[in-house]
Amino acid sequence: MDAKEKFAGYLKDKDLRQSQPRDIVVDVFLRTERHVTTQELFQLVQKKNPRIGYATVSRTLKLLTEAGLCRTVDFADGAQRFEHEYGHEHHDHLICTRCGAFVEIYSRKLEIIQDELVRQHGYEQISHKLQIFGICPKCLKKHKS
Amino acid sequence: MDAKEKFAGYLKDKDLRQSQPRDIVVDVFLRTERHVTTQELFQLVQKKNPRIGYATVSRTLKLLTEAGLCRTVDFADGAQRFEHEYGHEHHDHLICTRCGAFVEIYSRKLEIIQDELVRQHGYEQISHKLQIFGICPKCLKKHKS
DNA sequence: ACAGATCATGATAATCATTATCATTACTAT
DNA sequence: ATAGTAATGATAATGATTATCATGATCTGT
Ligand SMILES: [Mn+2]
Ligand SMILES: [Mn+2]
Ligand SMILES: [Zn+2]
Ligand SMILES: [Zn+2]
Repeated sequence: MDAKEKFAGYLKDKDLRQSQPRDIVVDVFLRTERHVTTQELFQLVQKKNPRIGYATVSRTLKLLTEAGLCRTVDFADGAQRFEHEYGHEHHDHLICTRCGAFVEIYSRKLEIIQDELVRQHGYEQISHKLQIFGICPKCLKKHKS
Repeated sequence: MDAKEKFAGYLKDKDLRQSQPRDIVVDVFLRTERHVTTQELFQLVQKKNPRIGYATVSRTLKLLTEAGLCRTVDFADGAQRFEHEYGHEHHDHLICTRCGAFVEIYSRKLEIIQDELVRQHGYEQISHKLQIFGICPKCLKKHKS
């Protein structure tokens, strides 16, 4: 099942309608691999169809998140960002505080330790977000010269 | 060196002045162990001295952060929160998405793995934030009944 | 002690992201 | 077709954060 089918299934499940504006927003979102803000996605959508409003983009991003196609990430730059979730391995982010460059990181060990911590406290895990902030190699070079 | 001395040292170092409003904000912040928003701290400060404005609270929180007395945490509830940093062991948070209850978590192993990941990518680490979201034991009970 | 110079303050406004409202339009089912 | 319901997009409301600026406080060098 591809991402679009999954979204269609979600809409049907919730008795929501599949509409042209929604299709376009979903399409544009799935076509970019960037970690977009609502504002950024809105601008991309506008290129396809300038009639589509900001509210629809925002609402559709919420639907995408609920449908499990999308998750929010926080780069500490003031706005929520959205990235693909479905069909992508879980990962976290290592972000340069100077230029914003980031890399996606993953460690199986790290995930296991987290699960243990959650269990120890009697919680039931839903999700987690790890952001590591630092200076990227490029910015380190610049600074040293 | 206690927290207030450290802050005084920071002010001196940056050629900033020690003022009565700043002292009060710092004092109130240090006296609460809660993870406060600017708004919440402002309300606490108002009880001590209603003349102090929101802007001063906000600015002082920024200074406290730069001075290493305070760090921001994100509980995904729309506002920045501030907690003590100086004299406190580093920790992350496990947050209940239903009632907001949270516990502070720490794992030496987890920290080491993070350090490794950062090094592997040639970054220089500044800080990190891990938020785990889940359902707390209390909310789990309620839901099952 | 005095006179700039500089900094801090607090009221207010500006900015920005997110969310709510609501009249209009589009779709669905009978 | 018709009535009922959902979706849309323009706009406004909300809330957090940041910027502005006139005023007051503090410092520095004389
Ligand atoms: Mn990513
Ligand atoms: Mn804490
Ligand atoms: Zn960088
Ligand atoms: Zn709970």
